[in-house]
Amino acid sequence: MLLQLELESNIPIYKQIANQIIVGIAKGELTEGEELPSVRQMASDIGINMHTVNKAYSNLKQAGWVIIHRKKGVLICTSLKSQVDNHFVEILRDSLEVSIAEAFLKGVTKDEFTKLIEEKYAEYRGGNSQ
Amino acid sequence: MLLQLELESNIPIYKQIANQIIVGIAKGELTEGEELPSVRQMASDIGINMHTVNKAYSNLKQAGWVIIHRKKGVLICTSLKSQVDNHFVEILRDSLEVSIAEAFLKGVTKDEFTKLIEEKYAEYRGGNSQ
Amino acid sequence: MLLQLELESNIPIYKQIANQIIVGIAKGELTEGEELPSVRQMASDIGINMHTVNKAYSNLKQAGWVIIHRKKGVLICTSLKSQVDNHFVEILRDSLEVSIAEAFLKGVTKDEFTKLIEEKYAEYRGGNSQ
Amino acid sequence: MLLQLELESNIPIYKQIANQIIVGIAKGELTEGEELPSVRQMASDIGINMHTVNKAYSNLKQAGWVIIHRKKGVLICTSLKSQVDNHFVEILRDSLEVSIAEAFLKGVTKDEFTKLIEEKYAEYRGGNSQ
DNA sequence: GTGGTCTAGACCACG
DNA sequence: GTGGTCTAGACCACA
Repeated sequence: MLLQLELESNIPIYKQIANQIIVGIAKGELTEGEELPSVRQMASDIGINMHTVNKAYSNLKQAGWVIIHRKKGVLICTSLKSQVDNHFVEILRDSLEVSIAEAFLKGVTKDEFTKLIEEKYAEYRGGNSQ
Repeated sequence: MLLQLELESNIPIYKQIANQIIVGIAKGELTEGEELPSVRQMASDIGINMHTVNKAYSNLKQAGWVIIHRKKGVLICTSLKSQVDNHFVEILRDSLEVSIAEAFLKGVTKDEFTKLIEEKYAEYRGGNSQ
Repeated sequence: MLLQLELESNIPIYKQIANQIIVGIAKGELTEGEELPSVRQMASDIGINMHTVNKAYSNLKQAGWVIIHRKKGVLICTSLKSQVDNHFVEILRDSLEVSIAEAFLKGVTKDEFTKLIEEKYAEYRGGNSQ
Repeated sequence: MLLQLELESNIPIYKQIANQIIVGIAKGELTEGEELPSVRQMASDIGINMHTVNKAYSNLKQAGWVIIHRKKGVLICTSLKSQVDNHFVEILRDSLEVSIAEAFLKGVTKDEFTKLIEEKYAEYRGGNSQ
């Protein structure tokens, strides 16, 4: 699992880290119980501030993607997926609204769009046994 | 066209405005050549500062969604959008990556996801003659 | 001499009018002593405010491209061209500086650039006996 | 790199800043990756408001002349500029039309004009390895 | 009246 | 410390 940060992106670094870890879980590159590098370790690895890594981990913990164990460190936690509430779908729908609108207006067809979704799902299902 | 802003959101107000206008165009609520309220008008309507609205309009103008007409003010501009370059699809793919990963992990099935897309496309195509 | 205004341009209308008249003179479409439509006439012709046309004419007069005659109206005046002072070349150089820099950086070659100049000069010399 | 602003000019300050930075890049005074002063720094240096500098930087970022690096601040970005599309040449042609017409009418010869271009190109190529 | 620009002061997220 | 955002009040060019 190698993080690829874009320091010139408008996405904050801490969020890039968190995002890539989530995608890593989906792809199956990070599995249940797997240990993430310590805050210090990752910070020095990728040459950024400790606070930034810490914020990424805190967010991931808050969202339930990792648990922070006093002794074992930061562990991947994928077992919370059973909370498929409608609430999440609503949030998802809202968060995608503008992207879909823009895609529609730019001339991206529905089929192109769904094909994109399917490709990602295939990518994720390939690595994970869902 | 009524704007619904969340002043407490972590999404900047100017972006909420721009987003809702884009969605409004997609839904067909805002049509080619339609006139938007002046920056001062909209600002006073929704109780925010003029410059915030101005920033939203400037961004929309920059992205080609509106034009500034010297006699009529700010007008919706939907033409010339069919520049479906692969570049845009790439950006779209990247911007959706995390959302799709999260949805996948939360247990949202591919069919549920594509159904969501189809609903939005139906909503947009319904109001617009694309 | 037909004016083509772009109401959506970021160039003020009065300046578009003045610019097109100057180009018209250079192309030979407007010749020494030729009469321009009255302020009222042009304003109603192109559907804009009288003040706007008035401002265009005033600017042209100020720059010496027209003279405003009490009885004959607004007349083209090309005879002032003998003031080829270095001052003008300096102003020209400054006004072009950014355009040339951008063109250079965008990869426009010197030959492409000078070819563009030559084409325009040919266009102007063709209609005018300079 | 010293900025020379004319606060009395009809050219907005933020545009003067942006223009001089572009010219600075062309001249080779500003090179790839070079760091620009922070908005507050430059603002206090030249005695203007922070937001004016910010607008200049934002425009430059939008146009791709600089990037905002999350650790290093605002950096000059000269790569990826060789997108010599015909579109740009068209815009250039239009933006020069009036200047060329005026120069022609003022008696500036084609050779004088192209000499001016060549001088600028030499100035730019001298500092930059294009 | 419009949008465009500038100033000033403030808070926040980020690193 | 940085850039990003928001507010507030002002002047100007334009139409």
